[in-house]
Amino acid sequence: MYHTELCTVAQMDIAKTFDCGQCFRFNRQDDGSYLGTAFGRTVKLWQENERVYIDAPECDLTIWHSFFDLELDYAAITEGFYHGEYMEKCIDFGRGIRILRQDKWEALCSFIISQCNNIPRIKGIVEALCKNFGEPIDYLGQVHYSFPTAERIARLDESELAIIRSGYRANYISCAARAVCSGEINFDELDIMDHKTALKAVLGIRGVGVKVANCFILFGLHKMEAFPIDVWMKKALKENFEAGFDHRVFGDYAGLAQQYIFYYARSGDN
DNA sequence: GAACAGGCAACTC
DNA sequence: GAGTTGCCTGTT
Repeated sequence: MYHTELCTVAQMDIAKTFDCGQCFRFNRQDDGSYLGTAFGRTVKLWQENERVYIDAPECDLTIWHSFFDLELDYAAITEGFYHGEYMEKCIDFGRGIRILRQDKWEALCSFIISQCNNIPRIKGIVEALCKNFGEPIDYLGQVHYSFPTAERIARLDESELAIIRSGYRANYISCAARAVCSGEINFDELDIMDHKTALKAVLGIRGVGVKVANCFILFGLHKMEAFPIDVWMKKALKENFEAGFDHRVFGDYAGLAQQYIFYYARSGDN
């Protein structure tokens, strides 16, 4: 076990970051730590003495710094948000959340799966996908699985996805994998596009609408102005902002404001 | 058993 | 372009 210091708890709250609905492969353990897999690596994170530690070698820290977006000063960004009383509450409640820089294919595929599903089921389907088509990873004598590559999924016959019980989404997963492999969707190109252009490109994938596209753009492409609106967000915006409110007032980091609002709305503490 | 779920595509007007 | 409907599956 490594005991590598990653950041301070002021920079990142691991529980909020993993449980705010942006990722599906990190799970809380009985001791309060989180165990999960990303980029083909299974890791454990925990908080201790105001610090966040990760069971990963020093040489992997670059990967995790990027994954947890630790170079960005969230406190400074938050200052730029519109500070009504409600927004203050959301920011205060969500302080410590970090918008992850997830693997792009994993994010795209996961949010396609998320449509019309709740978190436990999304997690179940994603795990089944990894178990059946990912590569095994040994972690402390336990077997975990990497997220399968788009190539692996694209090669499958769509009927082979039935085992993950994703229902009508199987066709969408298959189509997305093939779009990525054929070059019809090129992540490097999406990276350098502005939000609007990237959105238009991603909407060309069958099974990807505005909501899923914005989740992918925010959590996969890390374009922070993306502002996904699902049923929870719709309700929160309607109840707490004037009619005709335009989220663009949150500026270039609107996606972070969205995550604070979403997390607060989901908490039921309002 | 019926209704519904963190959404989308296809079809209607 | 706004509104409706079916969709796999699992849960209530």
